[in-house]
Amino acid sequence: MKLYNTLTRKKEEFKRISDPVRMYVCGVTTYDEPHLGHALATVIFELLQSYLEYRGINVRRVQNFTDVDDKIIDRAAETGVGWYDLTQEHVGTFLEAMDGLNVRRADVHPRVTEEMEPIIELIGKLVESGAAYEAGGSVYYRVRRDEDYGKLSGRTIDHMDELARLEPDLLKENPEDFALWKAQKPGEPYWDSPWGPGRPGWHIECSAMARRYLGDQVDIHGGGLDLVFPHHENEVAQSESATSVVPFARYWVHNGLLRMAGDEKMSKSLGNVVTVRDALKSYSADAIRLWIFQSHYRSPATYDDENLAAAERAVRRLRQAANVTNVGAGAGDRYDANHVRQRFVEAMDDDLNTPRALAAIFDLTREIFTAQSNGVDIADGQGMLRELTGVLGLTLEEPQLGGDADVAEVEAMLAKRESARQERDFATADEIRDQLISMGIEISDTPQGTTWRRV
RNA sequence: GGCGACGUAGCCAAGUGGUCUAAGGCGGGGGUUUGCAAAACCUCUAUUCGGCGGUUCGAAUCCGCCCGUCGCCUCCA
Repeated sequence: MKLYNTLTRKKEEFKRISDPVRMYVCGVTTYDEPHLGHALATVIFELLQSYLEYRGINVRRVQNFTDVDDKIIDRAAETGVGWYDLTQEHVGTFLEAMDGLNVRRADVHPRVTEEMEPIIELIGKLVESGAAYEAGGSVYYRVRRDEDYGKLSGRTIDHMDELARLEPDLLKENPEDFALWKAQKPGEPYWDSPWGPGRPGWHIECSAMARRYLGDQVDIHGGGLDLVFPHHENEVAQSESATSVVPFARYWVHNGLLRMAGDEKMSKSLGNVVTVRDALKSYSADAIRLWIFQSHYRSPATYDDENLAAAERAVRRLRQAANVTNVGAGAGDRYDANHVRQRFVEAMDDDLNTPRALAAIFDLTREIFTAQSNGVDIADGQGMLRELTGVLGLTLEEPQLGGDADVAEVEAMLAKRESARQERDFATADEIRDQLISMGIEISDTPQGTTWRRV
């Protein structure tokens, strides 16, 4: 398959360098609930894993939690909650949200606070080799010593200086140097290190965790487009300096960012977020995933209730096709769905072109219904639909939300309605149907009898 | 200011030199089916791809300029 590589700025044929393929995905900073932007990123890399596996390639996926950092400390101070409690709470809200979206867990979800040894060891290596230096109990990375610094993001150091937007820090040799280790400030959490008490800088954690769980080189490194600079650029610098293995990541894959109406990026700092938890109150996991997959992962997506609602309606159609009774079962004619798999694979092989893959799936559903109306056996079509939507992580289960009428009651009402219909008392029949609708039950009369479902 | 992305039907969104008088979804119109619905099926819904030039036998697709929107430039998925 082909994957767009941020490092080379082009689509490249994906060739694994290891088995299983080693994938590292930048996770969240756990100071607040996850929002749909986090969901987008996580779902995309889960999809990449699932699709590679579908193609017979094993994948080991690691996604971290940044559970100690400035924002966590600040938020804890504001709210009076202990920083560690805050952080663990939001590890929990993240995992819950992802469960709600039917995202499979990564193979490893390391947390910075539990990775101090490998982090300190890696910083030590960098200090030893002269790539980094200690100053005032902190450790900084010597950016200027790196001749290829900027290769991922396409930035130059001189330009960074020009802007002088970098925090003046008297301890740094150069303003563009970044912290690997931050000396403890009063009241802040700290760990002991050869340079004194402190905590890791933001970027080093990922280098250390990727190295510990995946080795000195990874096949795929993923994250949001907003992480390219400085986070990933700095990871490249650190990891490659420390291990001399180049490139640190063979394929850099970045997802586009989610925006809000008004076209601004959804972000915690702008306060314009929709949490996953809130979204799941209104929309099914299948609908949210479908909405994500209806645009390409590298394009910016815009949050809009109308689009989510449209996705919810679209997903109902898929569910209907997957779950409809196969009236033509055992008929002489069988619908052959194999051509659809080919279209699906071609689309997905092209840098995970989910919109095109979905086009194939929606064509499949229409063909299933058409075959159904012609009395053709649709078992293979339904199997194919399950197979392909399964790769996309869609369950196609009828939602049990809305209407909590119990089954016996519904069945009793339907029986009453049926006898009214037999007597051609349509007024009564329609009245019962209206009642059911108001209870959140949708019914349909078919030649095989009346069926119902919750909506 | 630097780097980058984007602008396709009412909305969302693929397509990046001929097969495009442009996929798919949502919405809408008409028809079939139904006691009526719902669901489903059939059918119609962009001669046109932000604007203007250019290259080419041929451009939504390449080049130039312009207009508009967004992202990153040490908080960020």
